[in-house]
Amino acid sequence: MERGLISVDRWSGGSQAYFLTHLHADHTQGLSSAWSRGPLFCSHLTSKLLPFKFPNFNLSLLRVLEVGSWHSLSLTSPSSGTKTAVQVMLIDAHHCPGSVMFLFRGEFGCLLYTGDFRWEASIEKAYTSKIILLNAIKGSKLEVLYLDNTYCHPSYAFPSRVDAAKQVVDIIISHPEHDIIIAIDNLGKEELLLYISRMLKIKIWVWPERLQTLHLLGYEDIFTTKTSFTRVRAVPRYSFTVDTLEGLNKVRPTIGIMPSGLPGILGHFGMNENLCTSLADSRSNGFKSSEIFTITSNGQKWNVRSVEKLHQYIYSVPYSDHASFSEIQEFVELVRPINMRGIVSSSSCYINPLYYFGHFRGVNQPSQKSWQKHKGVESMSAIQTESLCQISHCPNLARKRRRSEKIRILGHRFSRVSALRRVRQGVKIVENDCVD
DNA sequence: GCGATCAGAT
DNA sequence: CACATCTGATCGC
Repeated sequence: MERGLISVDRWSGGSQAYFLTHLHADHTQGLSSAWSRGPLFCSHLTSKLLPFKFPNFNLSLLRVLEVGSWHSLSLTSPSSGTKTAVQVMLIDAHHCPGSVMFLFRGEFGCLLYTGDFRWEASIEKAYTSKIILLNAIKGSKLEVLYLDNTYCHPSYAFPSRVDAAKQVVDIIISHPEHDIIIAIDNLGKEELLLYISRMLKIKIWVWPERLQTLHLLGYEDIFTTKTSFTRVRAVPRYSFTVDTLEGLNKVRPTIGIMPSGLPGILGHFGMNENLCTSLADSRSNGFKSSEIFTITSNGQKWNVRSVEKLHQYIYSVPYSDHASFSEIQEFVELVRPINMRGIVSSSSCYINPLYYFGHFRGVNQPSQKSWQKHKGVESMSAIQTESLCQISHCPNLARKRRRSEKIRILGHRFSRVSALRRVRQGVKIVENDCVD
């Protein structure tokens, strides 16, 4: 294959310029403190956070670009050896601090790589991004949209982050004598914690490394590492389990809150399936186990998730840093790409955004999708799978637990679970076909 | 021995 | 399991 010109969230080499959308671990696989393959372009905030994640990173390779204006790069065409100009614009992705989309212009045409993003069009700062993006692509066709298809299915409907944050505060208020733990990652959900702090006028405990990140982000006086200062603690998601909550409740009454766009699925947190089912009808503290309510968004009505009580001590709140299905739809309709590709897949399952949004494309295409026109009779599958295993057509209903069985093929260890591993795809853009 | 990568768990 | 991250095992130099 021809050597690439630029790579986005891909670190395997072979390009002249490398672009990082944000600092979550699934976008930095292959990036390390010893990075030396070429210049790394990112937002200002990402450049501030990056040395904390990668100590001793060679800062002379960092190229900080501001959001909302075109930047020109002069690269060398891999095939002809002549200079070729590439322009890039960063658009705020509203996913986590520093996260951006990259809009490219060059001989290959106009390409947009969203990275992970949220698109709450009603929020003012998202509206600003919308205007910037519209002006940037005005008059030119968007050849390819590389899209965050994490929640690219109509069953993924959830409210704005502000509304979800209110739900979190309601839960905390209704448990005045409880300690509260909230599951978070190394980056992201800061605005949720800030909202809780403001509304309840309390500090939030975080672990020491997380406090350093928060200080880098400019949050002052809101977070603490002293447990005696507050009853609300944000803890790493990997430490948030049923066992943890049950252990904490032997010492003090404690509830856990999991902010996530994913519905509370059986088996999460090592939960017993029967226990969860038996709780499906239970109610306490005024919260139904799974409330659904309707909102209007993008000219359509959507039944969005609300708080779910997953366990005696665990609530799930639909606070998501990824776009919901209706937001993805609104985004695709806005930019009207000629072609598009999801950036998230597992090795055996990929939700093709063309299935749902093909009709929004900017030029006439052979009819591939069927969702809008003839629902239920599809000429194309929304989810492409390998023959390895069966998966339900609706991912939200695909709740059958797959066995983690290991079989041997030609002497190699092989695991079905690993075959289902989710992978985040970066992209390498080459001169001719724009797709690696 | 060390970093990179993989598999599994959280 | 389509959120992201950690840990331990294994690989490759």
